[in-house]
Amino acid sequence: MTGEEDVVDPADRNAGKEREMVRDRPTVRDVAKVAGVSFKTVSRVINGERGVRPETAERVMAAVRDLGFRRNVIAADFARGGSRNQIGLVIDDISNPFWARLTRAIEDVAVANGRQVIIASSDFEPAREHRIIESLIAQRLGGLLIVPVGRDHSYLASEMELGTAIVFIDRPQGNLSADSITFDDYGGARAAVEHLVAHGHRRIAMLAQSLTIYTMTERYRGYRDALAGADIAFEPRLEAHVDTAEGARAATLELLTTDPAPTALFCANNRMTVGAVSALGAVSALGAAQRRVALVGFDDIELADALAMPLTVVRADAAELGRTGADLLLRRMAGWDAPPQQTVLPTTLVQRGSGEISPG
Amino acid sequence: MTGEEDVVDPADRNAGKEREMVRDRPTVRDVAKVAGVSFKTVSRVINGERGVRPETAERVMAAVRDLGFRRNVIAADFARGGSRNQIGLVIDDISNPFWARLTRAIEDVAVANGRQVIIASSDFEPAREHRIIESLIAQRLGGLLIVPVGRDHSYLASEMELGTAIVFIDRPQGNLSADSITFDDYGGARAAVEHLVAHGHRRIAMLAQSLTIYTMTERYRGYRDALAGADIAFEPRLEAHVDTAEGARAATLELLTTDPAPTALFCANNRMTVGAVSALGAVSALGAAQRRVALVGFDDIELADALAMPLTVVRADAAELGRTGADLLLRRMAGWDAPPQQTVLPTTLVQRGSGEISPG
DNA sequence: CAACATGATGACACCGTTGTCAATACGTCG
DNA sequence: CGACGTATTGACAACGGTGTCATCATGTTG
Repeated sequence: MTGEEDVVDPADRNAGKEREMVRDRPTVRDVAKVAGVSFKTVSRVINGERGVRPETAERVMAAVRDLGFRRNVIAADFARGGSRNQIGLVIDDISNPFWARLTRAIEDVAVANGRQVIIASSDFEPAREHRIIESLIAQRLGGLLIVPVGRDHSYLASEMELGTAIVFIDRPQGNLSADSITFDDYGGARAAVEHLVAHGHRRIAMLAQSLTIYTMTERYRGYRDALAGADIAFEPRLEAHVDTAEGARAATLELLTTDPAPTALFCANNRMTVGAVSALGAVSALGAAQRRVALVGFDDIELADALAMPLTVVRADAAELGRTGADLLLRRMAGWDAPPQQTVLPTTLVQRGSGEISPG
Repeated sequence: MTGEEDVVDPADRNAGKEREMVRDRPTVRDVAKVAGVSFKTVSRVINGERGVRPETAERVMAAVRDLGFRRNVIAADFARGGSRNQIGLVIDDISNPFWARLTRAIEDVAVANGRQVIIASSDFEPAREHRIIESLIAQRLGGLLIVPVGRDHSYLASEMELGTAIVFIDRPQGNLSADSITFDDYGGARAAVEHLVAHGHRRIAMLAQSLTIYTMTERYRGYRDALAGADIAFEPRLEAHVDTAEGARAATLELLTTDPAPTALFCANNRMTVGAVSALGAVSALGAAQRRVALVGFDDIELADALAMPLTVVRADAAELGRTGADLLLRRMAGWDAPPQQTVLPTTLVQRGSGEISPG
């Protein structure tokens, strides 16, 4: 009995037990029978279509209540050829507060219009993004909001022709004619670094994620141009590229050991800022000397004003981006067919102290 | 021509243009025709079912590629009686970092199992929660993870009997036999307040959201019992209930004016903590006297160690809650039918400084 | 070699709505 | 009073897959 009498993959063994979808819910036909009308009339009532006598509608409603009927949305969407009421949202990572705020703003707009939001995190991986988008498209949903990672979205062209509304947010699409809404990344970054220059800094380090990401290249351009505009020679050693806040923390500690050390730091997004702030806090715990590194971050963060060193940032309003994007998407879904638009939202420099520290 | 020749609601005017779902996508039948097989065989191939000769499968795959066929998930879900691959998540507010982290953990588990996540924020409103859940149920999706707000979920009983898996997380359901996973809110809160007591505090204020929320009543119980255990008379004036971080900020400033002022503050969740920290920061900017209010918060927050006063917190691991909940839900969806379980996850006191300040 | 298990494929019903069009009843108008 | 628009209702065909069962070819076994 210890032989291999029944060699099955444990997953398969479970497969048979897979909870199957039960079918005994009341349908429009059941309701119709109780109400003494045709099922089409029931369909009219539950969809609020006009052309049903009030007393008939009342009878139907009563039957709906009695039976506990719930409209089968999947069947309805199927009959209509797609889901009007779901919009897909592809972002880098929902646990990043910036995207969380954006998501909430989008959800608010969606809910106000009777829609639901399906979210998916791409984790900066073009392959994963592609998989996610394919999967969302297969859902035949009404619209898609995408924070793109990949460089080629031409595979979406046919889908858009078939009527799927797609709006790219925060970063522009690649190889595709579509709407996009972005921030003035270049301008914001340049203003941030020029602000540091204006306070006398000439050794300004930059912390960024990989330059394969559009926003990063733009902010990097802003950084380089601000330096060049002040006749400051660019120093590769003052530039670090990491993926996570934890990485940024380590990179900051590393940067501070270069000789001569940078007197200021520009962080290209909120992950970089969190890592840098955390590192500077640790340093200041050791000796107060290096605490006086000036810091400007891109993206605002919560409690920026309660930090040991209140944080100066370039604020990019995630909620506004979300609202604007969702509004545009809904307008497209409603059939608006003007040529694709490229909208650029402004950023604001918020001075709180960390960016106004002088060198030395 | 200025007459009212055409009085229509602008919304209606647009309605006619509503982008209709286009139907000219290739279907299994189109693929079948090209590949010279029956549409059922195509269905077999795209679902990876066994029992198709490799060369036949190859012909089908080629046709799929040529035509750009994409499986219509809505039709498939419909035929099967429901969606296996979407799970619904109902939380208070996705923009709260705690829920954002939870969501990410859930998404990771979902994606690893080929599922998508639909999120919806209840905003602490039972009515909105009910609407959202009804709407998710209508989608006939495979499972539901709910952070409940309402006190009565008996309306879900019939749904669960029909096979929808439901797991309640962070807070228990009301009037319904179902799985729940919560934190040890009482124990965590009690430990936090006892920690303050141990450092000599006797005037300990509490900042919480409305006690209609389960976690708040539990943490409040912990607070009261910790006080009682130390023979400290409860003072209603040291208790404040607000909804938002902004409200918590104002309430903290208010609390500090009571005479005698509290020497310590327990914040019942991350929103309260953010508000309090922000307020204490402002106070310390004025005069350093009141800065020495001890503070322990429930829930960890980002950069807690980089604050002007590094924050002591009761950590409740949102990611663990999410993973545990999603795992359980998937097991239920797979047909596991053990009796409902009430799981309680532990919390940890993380000492960083703000909770170890002595009074006076 | 007959009987039979197995593998590959096809025919066809079915899921629960929506959309289209026909049928019927009713009121109005010439 | 008959023709005709209008309001109400019903009959029925989609929609694009999945599931069930039948069919046929191909070994396989005693």
